[in-house]
Amino acid sequence: MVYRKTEATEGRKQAKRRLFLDTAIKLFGKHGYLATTVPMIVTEAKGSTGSFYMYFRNKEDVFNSALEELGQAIEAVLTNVRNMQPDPMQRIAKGLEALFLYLAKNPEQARILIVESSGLSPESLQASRAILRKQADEVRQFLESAPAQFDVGNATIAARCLVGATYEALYCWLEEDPNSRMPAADVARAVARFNTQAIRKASAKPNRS
Amino acid sequence: MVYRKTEATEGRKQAKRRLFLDTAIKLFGKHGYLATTVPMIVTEAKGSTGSFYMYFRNKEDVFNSALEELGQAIEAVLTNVRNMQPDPMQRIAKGLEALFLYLAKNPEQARILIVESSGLSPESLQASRAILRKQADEVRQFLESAPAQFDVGNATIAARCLVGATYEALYCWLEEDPNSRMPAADVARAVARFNTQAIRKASAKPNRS
Amino acid sequence: MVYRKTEATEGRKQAKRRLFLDTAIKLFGKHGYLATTVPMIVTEAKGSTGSFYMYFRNKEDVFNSALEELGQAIEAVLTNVRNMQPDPMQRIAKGLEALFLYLAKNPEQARILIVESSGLSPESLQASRAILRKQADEVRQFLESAPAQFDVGNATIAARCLVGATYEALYCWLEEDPNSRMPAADVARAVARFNTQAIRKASAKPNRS
Amino acid sequence: MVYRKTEATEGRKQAKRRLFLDTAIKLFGKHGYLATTVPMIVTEAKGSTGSFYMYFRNKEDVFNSALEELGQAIEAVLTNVRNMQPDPMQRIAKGLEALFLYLAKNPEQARILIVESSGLSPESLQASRAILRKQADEVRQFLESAPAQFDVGNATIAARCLVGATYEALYCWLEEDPNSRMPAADVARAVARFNTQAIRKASAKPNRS
DNA sequence: CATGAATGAGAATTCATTCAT
DNA sequence: AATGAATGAATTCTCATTCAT
Repeated sequence: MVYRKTEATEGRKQAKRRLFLDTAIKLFGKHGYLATTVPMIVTEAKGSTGSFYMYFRNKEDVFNSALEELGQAIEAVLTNVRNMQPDPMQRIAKGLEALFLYLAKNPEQARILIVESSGLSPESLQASRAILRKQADEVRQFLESAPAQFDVGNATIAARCLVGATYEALYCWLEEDPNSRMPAADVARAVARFNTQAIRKASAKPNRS
Repeated sequence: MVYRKTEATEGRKQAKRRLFLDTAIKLFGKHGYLATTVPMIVTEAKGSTGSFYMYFRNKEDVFNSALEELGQAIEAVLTNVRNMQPDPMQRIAKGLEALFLYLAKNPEQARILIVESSGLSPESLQASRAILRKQADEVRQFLESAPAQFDVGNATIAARCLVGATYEALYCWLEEDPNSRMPAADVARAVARFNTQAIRKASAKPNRS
Repeated sequence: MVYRKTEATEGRKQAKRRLFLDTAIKLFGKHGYLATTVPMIVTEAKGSTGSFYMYFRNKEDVFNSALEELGQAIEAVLTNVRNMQPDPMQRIAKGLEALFLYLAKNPEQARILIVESSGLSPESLQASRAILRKQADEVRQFLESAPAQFDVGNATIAARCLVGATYEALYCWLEEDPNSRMPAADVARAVARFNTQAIRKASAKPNRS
Repeated sequence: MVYRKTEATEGRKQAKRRLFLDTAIKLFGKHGYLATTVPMIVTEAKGSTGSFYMYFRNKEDVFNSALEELGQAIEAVLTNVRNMQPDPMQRIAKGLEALFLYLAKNPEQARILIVESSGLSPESLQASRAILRKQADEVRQFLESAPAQFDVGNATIAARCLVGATYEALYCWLEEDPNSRMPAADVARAVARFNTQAIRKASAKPNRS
């Protein structure tokens, strides 16, 4: 009982790690990778330098951890939508809408993808871009898999446009005053509508919203 | 002889300033603001630190100068299109297309807007975002000014989507291998098509390209 | 049952201390004092930091313990030879030979004396040098005690030379590939021969080996 | 005249470099590589951190510079003796004597070779040991080149002993109080005598000193 | 007693900016 | 004006030691 590694200890350890990670995510999202310093993270999380380096190998390690977590979360969101929407057009529209909503609810993680990347090692930079690229790639595959349903000249570029439109709308919304801006759900719907129109066939019935 | 000498000196001065500025733009675009160091700029431009600080108050000053220049250039591009396209839809489509082409031709400047801005003072950061915001704002005003022509639920958000789609397509294109990627003009057209479809009325005739 | 438990505990305690000490000796010998960290010792010995500080006041304390042990061991080796060799010349030759062999068999301890000592407090530094100095001093006393037997100009310096020659030969041998280097005994004999010649009277019969 | 790179400037630069280097040599010799910190060097040399890194790539770079200089100096000393002493025995004796005297006059540099090595990168470590090894190697070659002149069982080991004897005598002498210790020349002669006897043929006439 | 998380001082190194020449 | 050496604050990271559990 005296020196057994208790679950309590383990739990506290994980809690500390989470605290550092969340703080880091917040700061990375706010200031970018380079402008966020370890002392900043440590101070904000009310920890110590040494403690920080117990949980992460180095500054880049926290960033990678945040990235990994985010990648998985987005993956989960999209998988979820994919399984529930049989209609191709709905699938894309709802997918990007769900993505928007998820990131709107986790603005700090979202900002990590949006704000910046420079200063990272090539590997982390790739990991960061890969998350966005993967989304665009899935959209592209989807557009190409059902060409009869969509009216896009170049699926690759259309996919990038879809993703870009979504993220820019998100970014602008995040910049707005949380007290006076539109509800996230409304923005998400408007974005979905924009995207849907952009790829629907001209003969398709106009979106009703 | 005195004033001639002064003229020549003045000319050389400006040339030097330009050299520093161009070098800085290149490096800022490549590495981001923080990862670009004054020594880097100075070395690349074959100048000296002291010289650099003769032309610019500090590091942020060069960045602001680059930003200002870029803002004006984009302004000019868009004004030009505006004056030449009477048709509302064409005006927007051609405007974003022209913007895409201009930035594709000046990738280093483009990257300044895209890559990163963190580490800047809040003012410069605003200036950076302001350039994109201004574009979105003009698009929005335009969409709102001719509501009969367009089918957008929310003009503000649609405007942001248009801009976002354009920039993301640009960014991805810039990342690609210059030797094997599509010609800029083709991408610009595809992006314009995407954007046009997104805001056209359902009854509108499909784009022919 | 109570005292038995205590005994066992005591035994385990000492075993743990030994383990830490041996590990520390190995690492100090390999990397030097400063480059060996407490975490390194603790990890290698599969113990914990707290445990380490139960047995040693601090890092320097382990080093001192190692030094003390080594001093005693060398003392024992030399005393042993001294008692067995009546002939003065043989006594010195065999003494250094035995020393060489002992250290060759305990290379990790040997390296502590040779490799490094910097970073230690002045006291420990002195303790380290004292071991070598003591050996030189004994040799000197011996040379001086039987001046008729030896041909040395200055006993103090000759003593230092004897010790230095022995240790350098040892160091070089330790650096060599254990698989292909000469047997320790052969080197020890060669060193002894060198030293013997250096102090023998010119008329003395040449060493036969 | 205004901004020409003058020799005065260049001279001052070199002087500053020298100052840093000499200070570093002194401190490395006194405390060893790891225990000498850049702040220590900088403070002692009344310079600034940034200034230090103008002249040296990093801490190891100063050490390497010191090592290189020392290696060349020793080389010069030995070459000089080699050219002046035709007699084999004299050549070795005088060589080590000159080496002793040179190092005795440059005790700080000498200590760099003696005191320590740990913490260095493998390359620097090799460079450091190489200086000593080279001396031993030259001695060895020499002993082997004139086997009729010398009475050594194993030239390699004898060479190491010669070098070790010399350095240990030097080290001890350096540790002594500069005000009361023997003159360097006397010690050098005593060491030379020791070494000479160790390798002379038994029939050789005893050294007269 | 044992454990290992936590602390924070201190090391190496970089870089924006100034200033003597 | 031009130069580039000098400065020192700031950054990343390590490690001896302590202390709550």
